[in-house]
Amino acid sequence: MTYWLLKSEPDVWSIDQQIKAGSKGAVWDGVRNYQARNNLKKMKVGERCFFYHSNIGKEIVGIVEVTKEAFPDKTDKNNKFFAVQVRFVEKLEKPVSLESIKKNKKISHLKLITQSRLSVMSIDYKSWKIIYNMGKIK
DNA sequence: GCCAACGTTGGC
DNA sequence: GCCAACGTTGGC
Repeated sequence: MTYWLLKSEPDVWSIDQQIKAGSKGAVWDGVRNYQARNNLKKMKVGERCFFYHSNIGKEIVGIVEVTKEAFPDKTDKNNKFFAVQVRFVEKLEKPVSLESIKKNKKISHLKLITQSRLSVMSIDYKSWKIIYNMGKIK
């Protein structure tokens, strides 16, 4: 079981749109980075991902779950990239901001901080739990 | 809106 | 295969 973090600009695709997509979920496409693609391909049905709002908000707002493993991204003409499908699981009671992740030494090693341009990354379980708990405290 | 960091492209 | 030029992402 691997845990993940997915980045999206809420302008383009937000957690609320993800909620509206319902239990079948929605295609997560548009990834045009090889490292992110390689991560996408490793994702398995049932695995959970943090949903991060980049640019606007800069915070982890909720959790989604993989419902379909990597398949060719239809929006990519060259057929080089892949997409997955995810469905909404829950919103964090309190979004966990990039700032608070940076401040917490236990999780400041995350690629979210050290490799800010990567849009799909794995999260070790320890860090997952820390962030999850941060999101539970109102 | 700017720009640093990083990834990709293409000429050689 | 190197690397300069260019494009994109995302924090600020």
